[in-house]
Amino acid sequence: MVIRELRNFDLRQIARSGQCFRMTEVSAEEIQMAGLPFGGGAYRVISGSRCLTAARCGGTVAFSCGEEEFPYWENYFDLPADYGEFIASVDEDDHFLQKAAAFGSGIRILRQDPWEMIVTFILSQQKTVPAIRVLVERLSERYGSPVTAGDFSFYAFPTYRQLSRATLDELLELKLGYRAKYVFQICRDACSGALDPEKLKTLSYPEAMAYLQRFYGIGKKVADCVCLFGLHHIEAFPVDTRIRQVLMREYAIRCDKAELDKVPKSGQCDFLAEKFFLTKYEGYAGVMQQYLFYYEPYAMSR
DNA sequence: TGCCAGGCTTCAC
DNA sequence: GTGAAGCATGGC
Repeated sequence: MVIRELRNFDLRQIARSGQCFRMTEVSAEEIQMAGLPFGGGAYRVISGSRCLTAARCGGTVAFSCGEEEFPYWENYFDLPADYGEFIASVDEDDHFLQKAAAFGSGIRILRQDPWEMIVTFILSQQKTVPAIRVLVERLSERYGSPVTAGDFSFYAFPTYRQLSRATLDELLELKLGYRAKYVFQICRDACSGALDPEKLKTLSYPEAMAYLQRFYGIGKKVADCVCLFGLHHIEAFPVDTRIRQVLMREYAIRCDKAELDKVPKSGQCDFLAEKFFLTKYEGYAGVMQQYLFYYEPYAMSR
């Protein structure tokens, strides 16, 4: 077990932030079985063929791995980065973002596997977060390798070679819907080498965006999510339906109306994102995007 | 029953 | 190049 004192690190917030779909809360029994302190709840994360249980207890977080494996998870959770600095940089006049950043102050931008992010965010189209979890688990159980870690067994997310064994009919049977043909094709592209996740890792953000959008089923939003959550290009600012609602409700009114009216309707969201986030938080707008995404449902329920 | 969800492709204009 | 239609499925 590894114990670290950590600020701006909240497992519950990370699990619910919509960037990872294989992070689940574990019971008090399981926490005890893992030998972790029982304080503020614990979560299990599956990343590739690895699995970790982490629990907060006061100001510290206990990780179920040994010191030799900890560097992997330290990188996964982006622990060396100071998210307090990101939060401190929020425009003091932007009250909505101030509240959002305070509300999600324990969120981290995870460093996840690019291939897993490509497939996961192709699946995410027109789906709720719980529905995405179901599809990711289905693909893993059907095509991924079984792994046993102590008392816990799970299936790793399938590699592109494993997933390429799926026929289009099988993917349809797993209820991927119209996304089935996208997943089917992306597996062929990965096997042929047309899509090379290793090459993708070497590209800059603009290069990665252009590269990803060449593939069937990947548009701007999915490409941005892959960049943000799979390549750690934290300058990426994915605009989905939720972010669109926030921008149009909270930020359009801060614009000079004549200025906004000059922009075609279809481009107004991008205009607002550019004006209030990409320019202001150049190089790390994606962190702010996560605060907005996480806070929005709570803001609306109040 | 109808609407909506971490959208994308296709097609008409 | 722009905008609308069509696409699968599940939850509310």
